[in-house]
Amino acid sequence: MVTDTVTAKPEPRPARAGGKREQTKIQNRETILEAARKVFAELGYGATTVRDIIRATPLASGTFYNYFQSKEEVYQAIRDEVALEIRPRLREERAKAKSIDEFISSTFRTFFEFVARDEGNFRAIRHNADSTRVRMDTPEVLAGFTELREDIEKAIADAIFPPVDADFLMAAIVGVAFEVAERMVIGDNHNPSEAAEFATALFMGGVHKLPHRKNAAGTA
Amino acid sequence: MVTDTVTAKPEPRPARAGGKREQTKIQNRETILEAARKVFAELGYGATTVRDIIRATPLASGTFYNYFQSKEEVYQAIRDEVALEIRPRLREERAKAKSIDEFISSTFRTFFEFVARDEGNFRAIRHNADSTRVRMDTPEVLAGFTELREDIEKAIADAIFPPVDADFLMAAIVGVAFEVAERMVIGDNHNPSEAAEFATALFMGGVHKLPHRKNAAGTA
DNA sequence: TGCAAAAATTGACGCAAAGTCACGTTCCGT
DNA sequence: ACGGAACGTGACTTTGCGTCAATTTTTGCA
Repeated sequence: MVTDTVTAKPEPRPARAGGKREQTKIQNRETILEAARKVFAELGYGATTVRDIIRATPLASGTFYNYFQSKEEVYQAIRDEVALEIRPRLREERAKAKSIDEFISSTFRTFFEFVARDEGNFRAIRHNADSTRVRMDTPEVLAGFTELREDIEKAIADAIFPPVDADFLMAAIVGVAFEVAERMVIGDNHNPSEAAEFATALFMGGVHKLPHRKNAAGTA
Repeated sequence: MVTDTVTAKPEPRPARAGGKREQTKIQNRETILEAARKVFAELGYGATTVRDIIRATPLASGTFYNYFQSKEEVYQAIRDEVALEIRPRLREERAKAKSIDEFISSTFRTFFEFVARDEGNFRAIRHNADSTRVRMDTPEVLAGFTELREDIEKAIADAIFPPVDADFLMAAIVGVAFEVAERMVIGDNHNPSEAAEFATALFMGGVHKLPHRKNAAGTA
């Protein structure tokens, strides 16, 4: 490891707690994030440039780089905000679970309710210029996946779950959660309860246990 | 709709079937795609530039734009090749299905076997500089999703499936397929049969029917 | 309060890659 | 074999990125 005293960067003294410096720093960061959300939603992630973001801001271009390295990092920050809010809730719910059913249903219910509430953000982020669909999972999101796998492993150790492949099960839950959430938001069915019931039924008993459609009229 | 005769673009006459023109066009396109595959694998998708791609080619920079609009479009073309190859196979398998079990298991088996065989491509495309995970679904891939939903609806009409929400079921299958495929490729378990058995068991009977681990030694 | 140092902002600048286009070359139909 | 159309070429223009010296704002301290 290189701990060169000469080359080491100055490491700015931490701003005083309630000071003006700290104040504007928080303010500016939020200004940039807000502008980014707006511009991403308008132009789509791929098409927006760092310049587009700062243009939607009273700040100068150089200032942007005091806060983020690139538009990717801004995107990450936006996603991370969401991930960091939902992860503790999910862990808490799963920790309380005394059975498989509780474990699965609380996970899906919490997730879908959160997505439904956060729908604006969700849509803004998803929007893309061409018809290509993009999903980016930041390290914070991926950490959430790992937490799920850990919880599954703990549940197996506690004999709440049978000894299945925790990695695959985690992947299956994540896959269903994200894809079904997308259908919920995109489609005309914005009901998180229905989504949660569907996903839970699938994991609890497979296709045969899925809820039947109210009106059997097929789209085809 | 604007059908301006003056402004309308020339619409080049289609090259003769076996002619030299057509020949080199196909050739050049493939040269670019091949170079792109190599460079994406080397530098990662995010880091490669259009120039990097043509530099790995005897062609001039201007020529690139005769074939593709951007590196995104090259990426799409690569993905589309895969999608266009696997989609008919999946349809065929599902069309033969006489029961839910056949429908589900053939879908997963075909998909995972394809991914395992195509693993090099899969990894190359996935390779990314930062630790962010990206998944891009091109229109051709999305069309594959729609085909799955159509097949599900047909199966419901034929009373092979109960009248469940076809949109959600499609989403669930897609989600499990992609996420589990990723674990299969990334992890140390490159066995498509195991992945297919896991996913099929989940959809046929839920968590309780999942195969148990061979060696019960947990990772945690 | 006044002052010097530290921190942060600013926008112009240098650079790298994107995308265009006038020109030359190759191919095609007659 | 000739004329025109399609294609390839690479220099050129444009666009956006990231930096940095100069400037402004804030802070700590006497």
